[in-house]
Amino acid sequence: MKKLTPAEENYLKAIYHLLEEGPEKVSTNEIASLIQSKAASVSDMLKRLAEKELIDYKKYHGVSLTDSGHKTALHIIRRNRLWEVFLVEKLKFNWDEIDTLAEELEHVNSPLLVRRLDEYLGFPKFDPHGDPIPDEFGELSSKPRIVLSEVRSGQVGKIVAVNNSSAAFLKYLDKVGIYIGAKVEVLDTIEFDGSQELLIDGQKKVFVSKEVSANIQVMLHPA
Amino acid sequence: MKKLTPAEENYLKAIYHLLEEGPEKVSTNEIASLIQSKAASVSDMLKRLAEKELIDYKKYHGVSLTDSGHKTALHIIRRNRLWEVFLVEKLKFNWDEIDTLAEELEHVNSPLLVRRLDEYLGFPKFDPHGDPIPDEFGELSSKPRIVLSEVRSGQVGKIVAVNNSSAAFLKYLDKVGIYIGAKVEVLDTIEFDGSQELLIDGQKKVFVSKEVSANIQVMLHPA
DNA sequence: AATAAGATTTAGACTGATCTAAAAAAAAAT
DNA sequence: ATTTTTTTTTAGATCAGTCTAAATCTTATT
Ligand SMILES: [Mn+2]
Ligand SMILES: [Mn+2]
Ligand SMILES: [Mn+2]
Ligand SMILES: [Mn+2]
Repeated sequence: MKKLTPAEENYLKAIYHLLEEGPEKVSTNEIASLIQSKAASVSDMLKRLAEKELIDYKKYHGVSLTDSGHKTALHIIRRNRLWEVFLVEKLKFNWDEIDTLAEELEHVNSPLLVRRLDEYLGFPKFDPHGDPIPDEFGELSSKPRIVLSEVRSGQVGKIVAVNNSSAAFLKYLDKVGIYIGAKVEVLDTIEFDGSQELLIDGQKKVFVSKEVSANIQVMLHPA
Repeated sequence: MKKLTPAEENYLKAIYHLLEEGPEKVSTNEIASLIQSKAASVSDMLKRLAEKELIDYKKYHGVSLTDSGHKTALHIIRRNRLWEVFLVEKLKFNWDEIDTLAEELEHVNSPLLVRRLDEYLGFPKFDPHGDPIPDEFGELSSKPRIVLSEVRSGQVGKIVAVNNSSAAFLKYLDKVGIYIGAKVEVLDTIEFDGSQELLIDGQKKVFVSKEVSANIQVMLHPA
């Protein structure tokens, strides 16, 4: 368990996020695209990560995380999300401004610092985008979630997370009044394109494309 | 004013601190020793920093900071000291544990982050070691200071800073009850070795070597 | 099954940061 | 003014991380 470089940590995190989508292998190109680099650079890094036994790698056939790599990724994500909470809760950043900052802060790797920060923030379970924060053993608390685009007309839920943390998307949500914790009712779903009319907090009507609703996670109201 | 690497920032800061001691040029070896590297590495880095016009460098004749380098160094120091305040004030770290953490955090360079952090901390003017925090224009507030080893017997002052931030020194101060803000009276000074008997806060007697007192800064009581 | 298309890896180069050992320059000592 | 010592720079390596271009492997299409 030696110290990793920022680049190695970024790659591990990228692989983790891609695996989260479902597949049990991720490709070089997918990683390159997510991390904004070139396939050749990824190949190179994969060799190093495999050498350190953080990933399982068979040339030309994609990678997955070893147990050690998985655990490491969760630690990095924990730091990332705790800093995101700090930036929003304490420093009053907007949720669309914290990405690049947390992307740097996450690499300061001190177990004591992380524990103190966690404590200081009141042991938050979710980050500002609604994503769960792993505990120090890598355990994730999860809420039962369903993607908004799959909620049927008439159903009511609460927005718990977003799948896309780009500034453009988050700013748009701010503008139309959608936020984590908001109550949402699906008033109507257009069959043609899957767009929906929503009622936010029982007062504001919003019309969103499927592009948007597919990036919003909802917890259905038990009722 | 392009973005600097962490290594470049560390070198600039080192040069700044060495110049602070008085001389108007600092040597390659002094830098190497402070930064725990080798003279050859320093030579190499000096070339790069000179190229970027952050230092004035004539081979074999030492370096000084340009205006731009000086300003940059103060920005780095500002970040370092603000994070130190954060670690002590908010995360309850002891003043002997913050060095390496602040050494990493200082490289996260976002003007907005620094401004928000400063605001959040209540615009502190001094860090936990008593060192002044430059404002965003690089201005330093300073208190009139005198080194404790030069305070004469009978004089009374307040401890305002330490010249040495090593864990060993700070832990020692903790142990004997010396802290920033403490009232100190010099009861006696031994002519032979310059050691002193002190009275801390009017109650605790402490005997310190000159080695120690030369690393403590005092503000004399105007009386 | 052969070929074309696409994905991935390798080869080779570059930058930044570091080191050791050798060369060169400056400072100190004779 | 030489010689010796110390300091500093250069030469040459190495490692991490990245890239472009070329080679190679896999997969899809005829
Ligand atoms: Mn990162
Ligand atoms: Mn997040
Ligand atoms: Mn540093
Ligand atoms: Mn300090």
